[in-house]
Formats: sequence, C-alpha cells, structure tokens
Amino acid sequence: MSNIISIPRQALHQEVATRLRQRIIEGELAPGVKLNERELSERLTVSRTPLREAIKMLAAEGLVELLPNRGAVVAQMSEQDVIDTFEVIAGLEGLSGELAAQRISDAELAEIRALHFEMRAAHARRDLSTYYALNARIHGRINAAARNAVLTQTWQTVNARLQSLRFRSNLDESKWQQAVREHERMVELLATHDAPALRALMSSHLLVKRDAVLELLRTGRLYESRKEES
Amino acid sequence: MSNIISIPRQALHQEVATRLRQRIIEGELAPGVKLNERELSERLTVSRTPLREAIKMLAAEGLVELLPNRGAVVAQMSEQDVIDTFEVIAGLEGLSGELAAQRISDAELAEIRALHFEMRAAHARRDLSTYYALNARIHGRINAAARNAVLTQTWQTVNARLQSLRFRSNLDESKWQQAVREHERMVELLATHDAPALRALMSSHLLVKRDAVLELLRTGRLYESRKEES
DNA sequence: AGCTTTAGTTTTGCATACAAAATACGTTTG
DNA sequence: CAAACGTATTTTGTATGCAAAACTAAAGCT
Repeated sequence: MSNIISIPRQALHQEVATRLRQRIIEGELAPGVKLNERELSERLTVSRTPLREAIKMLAAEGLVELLPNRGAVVAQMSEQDVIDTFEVIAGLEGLSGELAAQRISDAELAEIRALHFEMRAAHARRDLSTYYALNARIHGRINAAARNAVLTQTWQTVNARLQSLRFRSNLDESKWQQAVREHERMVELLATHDAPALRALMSSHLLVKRDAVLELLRTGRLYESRKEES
Repeated sequence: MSNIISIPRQALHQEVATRLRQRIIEGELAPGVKLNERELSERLTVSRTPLREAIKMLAAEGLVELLPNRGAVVAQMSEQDVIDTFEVIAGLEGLSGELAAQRISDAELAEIRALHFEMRAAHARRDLSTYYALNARIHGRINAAARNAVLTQTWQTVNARLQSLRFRSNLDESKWQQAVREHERMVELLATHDAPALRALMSSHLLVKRDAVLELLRTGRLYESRKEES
C-alpha cells in the first residue's frame, strides 16, 4: 500500500512554530516587531489557538518576548545580550570541538575536509553567501561529530537568537582570512584528535566573531533596513 | 494606596507552566507520566487552553515530550541523554567558573565563602538535604558572578531536565569528601581569579557527578518509588 | 484460545465565542 | 493649545464547542 497522503503531516502548532521561527531567523520578522494574532492567523490560515501555542514555544526558546496582556514581540537583544549570547555560544562551540576531536570518525573528518575545500573555493571567489552556508555546514558537522544530542539542541536554540542579527553581510578581508586560517587549523586538530587545542581554537574563533559583530553594532551597520510595516 | 489585590497576577499559562515545571522537577510528575489535559485542567481549575499553552512551553524547554495526537508525557531520559546532559552542564559550569573568576566582586566572594562554611557545617553534621541546598546556592552564586544572563538562563533550563532524577538521595562518604575539597578549591580559585583553573575544576566537578549518577542509574538505585497513579 | 473487527468512549487538536484589558481617538476642560 | 477624560474599538486571554484520532472492550471469526 502506497502512502500517498498518509504522510502524517505534523501538528498545526508545530508547523506554525517552524514557519514563524524561520521568518524570525531570516529577519523577515525583525526584532521588536509585534506579533498580531489576528493578522498572523489570517496570514497562515489557522485559528489563533495553534498560533498562540506556537508563540509560547518560541517564547520558551527565547525568540519572542511575551508582554502580559499586550501580546508578543520578536525578541530584541541589547548589546549586552549579544555579548552574553556569543560567550555562551563560544563555550558550546568549544565543548563541541573538544568532544568532536575525541570522537570524530574518518568518514566524518573526510566530509569536513571536503567542505573546507569548498569553503576555501568560495573564499577565493569572494562568494560570501556560499562561504557562510559552507561555514555553517562545517560547524554543524563538527557539532554532529561531538555526538551529543543535548549539545546540538542547546547550540541550535541559542544560535537561533543571533541569526536575526544578519551579521553575515559584513566581513572585512583580514578577518575573513583569519577565519579561513582558523578553519584550516580546525581540520588539523580534528585529524590529530587534539581535543584541548580544538576547544580553545573554536572558543576563541567565536569570540573573534563576537568582536566583529560588536564592531558592526557600534558603527551601526547592523539592523539596517529592518523596520517592517504591517 | 495599598496593593492588596492589585498585584497583577501573571497570566494563567505562566502560572500553570510554573506549577507544572515545579511538579516535574520535584518528581511528583515522574518521567513517562502522561499529562491528561482534562484531569490537569480540573485539578488546576483552568481551562484546557492555557494548560495546553503551558505544556507547549515545557516541551520547548525539554521537560515534556509531545506525542502527535497522543498528548504529552513527562520527558524520560535515556542513559545516553543523561550523559549528554551532564556533558553540556559541565561545559556551562566550566564557562560559569571561568567568567566568575574574572568578574567576581569582593562582596560576592565573601558571600560564597560564607555559604561554603555553612556547607561544610552541613557536611560535618551529615545533613545531606541542607548540604544540597547550600551546594545549589553556591553554584547559583558562582553563576551569578559570571554576569551573563544568557548563561544563567541556559544553565537553568538544561539543569531542570536533570532535577527529576532526584540523584540527591545518594552520596557515599568518599565522594562527598571529594566534593567538599573541590568546593574548597573553587573558593581559592575565585579569590585568586584563576579563570582557566576554575573552569577546569568546575567542569571536572560536574563530570564526577555525572559518573556518580550513572553508577546509581546502572545499579538501579535511581528512579525508585516513582510510579504515580492518578 | 487467539486474533481481528467494530461500536462506543475518551482524548486530543483546532476553531469559535466571550470577557477583560489595552489602545485609539475625539471631546472636554483648564 | 495641551492635558485629561471618557467612550469606541481593537486585541489579548480564557473558556467552550466540535470534529478527528486514539483507545477500550466486547463480539465475531478462524
């Protein structure tokens, strides 16, 4: 019997949560924007009930903020929040690197190595968006090699809060080169299973990123073209 | 004007979430137990709507698991989940220690020192429950001294998932002494602001705890007297 | 007996309805 | 003219209603 329709589509509140999460991460729903229930429910063609359930989940994830009797808004991070979040992610990436260096298989390493070369290709072409996509995939692979589901889940949740900053759009050449060199070194340390060194490298790698983002924040090149009307 | 009733009690779904979270953490709602919506809503005297919203939040926190079309159950952790969770907590505690060592004030240090002596007193009296309470407060203070709200929140969320294991009830003497010695050393390292050493200590402190819990899990002395009937 | 079937019941999931709080806005008043 | 008030409208928060899925259990079948 073929399952033509029997793919049990997931619950509405899950679907709504996924879509809202995506729109927030992609910046379509910018920080500070109010989530109007009527409007959203009409737009997504669901009733307010599953929509509200989805919003509650996103609130627990830290992507939206609940204002009592005043609904929900997309979470807005202060500069301190950004600093704090990067520190935590640096810690989680460090752990990820430490565990991955201990546990990675040859096949996993080979795949990361391949991705790394693709990333270098993107760098050589100055193809920033491909570079970022590959960068994310590499970090994801390292995370997977750590073989710790709780770490992966925690990392994703905390990371998601930063995504809406869209700091992808800026990266000066020297920082870019440094990042590529650091990635080069990551592959080496994975290959030699040097856990402490990889921990330190990945942690500091993220702190460098933090500083770059903070610089953008302060010079105001972040959060541009973000205000969204109805 | 006195605010006799005007304390704007928080939204029902928040209140319900808080109460359910507490009951799960305290083990009253044991892992695997089904959350019957009708029953719970009657018990808490709220309708199913805010109850369901609360359950969705707890699901996002990882305290309950949603089974499509079959409701929610209190999250049940496999042994691997326990291992993974402790690893993450060890990482977060390590970060907490590292940052606290850098940032702690004299007043905060003095308070932790005081709590530490109270804890030693509890140890001397073999007063396990007071010991655990003080232990938790000390870790909380160190966490606070790290001055990172995201870290604190992440730590609490991940920690909550373990609380229902109730591993508090067992601790052999040699492990207990080791824990006290490690706490002694934590205070020293905070005082000397030795961030890397405190990171390593707090991380390994947690991994020791992990091993102790795993031993309990394997010998089956965990999860006892847990089945709950309506 | 053991397995399947199937009617009845319960439970979940979503939509709708209603009440209370917040907001918007025009009017009044100093 | 600005501030304050009050009413209308919107929006949120909670309860209730209804349909679909899951569970229960008794009857039928091999």
